Amino acid sequence: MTTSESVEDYLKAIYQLQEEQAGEPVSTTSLAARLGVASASVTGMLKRLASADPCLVVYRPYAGVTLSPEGTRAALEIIRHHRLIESYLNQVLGYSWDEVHAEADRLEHHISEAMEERLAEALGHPLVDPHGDPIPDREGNLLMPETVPLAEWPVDRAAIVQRITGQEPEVLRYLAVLGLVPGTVVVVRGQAPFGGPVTAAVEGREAVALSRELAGKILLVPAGAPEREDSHGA
Amino acid sequence: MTTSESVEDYLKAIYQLQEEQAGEPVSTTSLAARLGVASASVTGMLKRLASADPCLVVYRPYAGVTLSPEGTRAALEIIRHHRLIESYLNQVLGYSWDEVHAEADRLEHHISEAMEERLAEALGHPLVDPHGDPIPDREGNLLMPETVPLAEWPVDRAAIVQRITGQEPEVLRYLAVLGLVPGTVVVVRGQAPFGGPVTAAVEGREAVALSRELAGKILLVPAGAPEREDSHGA
DNA sequence: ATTAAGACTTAGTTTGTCCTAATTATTTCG
DNA sequence: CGAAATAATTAGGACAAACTAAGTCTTAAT
Repeated sequence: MTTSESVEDYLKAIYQLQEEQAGEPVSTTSLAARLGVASASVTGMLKRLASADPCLVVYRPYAGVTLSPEGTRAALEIIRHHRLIESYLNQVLGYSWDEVHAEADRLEHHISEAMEERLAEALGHPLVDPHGDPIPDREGNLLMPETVPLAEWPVDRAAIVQRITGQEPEVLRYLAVLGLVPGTVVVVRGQAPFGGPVTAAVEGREAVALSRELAGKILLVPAGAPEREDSHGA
Repeated sequence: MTTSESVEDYLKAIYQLQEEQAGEPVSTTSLAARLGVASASVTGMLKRLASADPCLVVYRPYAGVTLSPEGTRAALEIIRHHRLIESYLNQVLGYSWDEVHAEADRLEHHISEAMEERLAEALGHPLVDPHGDPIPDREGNLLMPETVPLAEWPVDRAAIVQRITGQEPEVLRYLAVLGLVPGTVVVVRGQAPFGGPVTAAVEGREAVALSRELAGKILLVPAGAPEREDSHGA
């Protein structure tokens, strides 16, 4: 199996969907949607991945797909590349945090192990990227703190933004304007009923109202937990 | 025409062969050799490039190929990427000058215009890369000083190494050991007859003997010409 | 228990890039 | 000049990765 760019994209997507679904097998359709590809193409690729040597996925027709240990290793390698590149672009080359994803998505497939190592070194072996996503180490271990979405955080208890899920630049730019970036202290003021907006106050600012959907993408840890510092501006 | 990675490689190779041959049309065979591909594949690709819209090359069967203005523009764009990446890896990420080529060869196809600009900025818009190769600006202009190969330089007249052609890491490592890197002052001591070795002295070192072939890859300008400084070590 | 809707797969094509083998064009030299 | 050597092209195919269209499986509602 030539572990091509396409193969790497599939493995990464399967890993991430599996993660979002607590380890459940990933459906053909959700993979197709994630990759922007017809589902027939996904079926074809899954068959190839499953019959590769070494086998990269466990694929049961009509029942979804999961990564094999080999596939997981390969996926984490790509994710490490991606997140190191994001961190480097943000911290050294002055990209804002909404710009890094697209560039990293292309470069992740093309850097050598030597470059991976130099980037990690230049950054002091960071544990998270600019969005708070954990960066696997070379063995594939990653630190995944217990987090709670802002949408479900108890009222009036201080929290620190740990991580933002999703990479849409517009959303990220808006959150940066509000100061809702990893490391910030926030307090939830209240949740309107029937799926209404959540009100939250960022340290030293007016409270703002967030849609439930957006509030679900902001993952929090209790204030007092390990601090983080990053640059998310332009 | 989807200007794919492959197409970019062809255009770059045509540009470089044309340059080495003083603008002569490039033969199918030399292209095939340069790209490590069968000549039948080259013929096929040239036909595609010639009938693309806009046309990228001027191709006359059995008579070779040259770049169209559009093709030249595209080739210089890739070469700019390549040389900026090489410079950045060498000067910022601590690569030695023999390591940069392979990495740049992959990355050149995948960086955005935004990244190109940030690299150029971080480096202070350099005019040459670690091998002394000129870096085109965004409009495709490049500064190409008049150079003479060390093999043909007059005896006992001081010169400055301007540029090293060829990217074989072993050769580059050897030249770095000798101190034969861009910016160094050298004096040619003598040329043995019948294509024998050339003897040259690097400032403050013992004279060394170089094969004609190697001495042909070291391009010189008269001492007193514009200085250059770079880091070529590990 | 049946059936319609939706999810999934199969089959057949397309595009891009490469290959080998066979053929044709050009050049060189006895 | 014509034959041998060299260079280039055509022909025919392979493979990866995508697509569309058509058919099959699953599920869940009646």
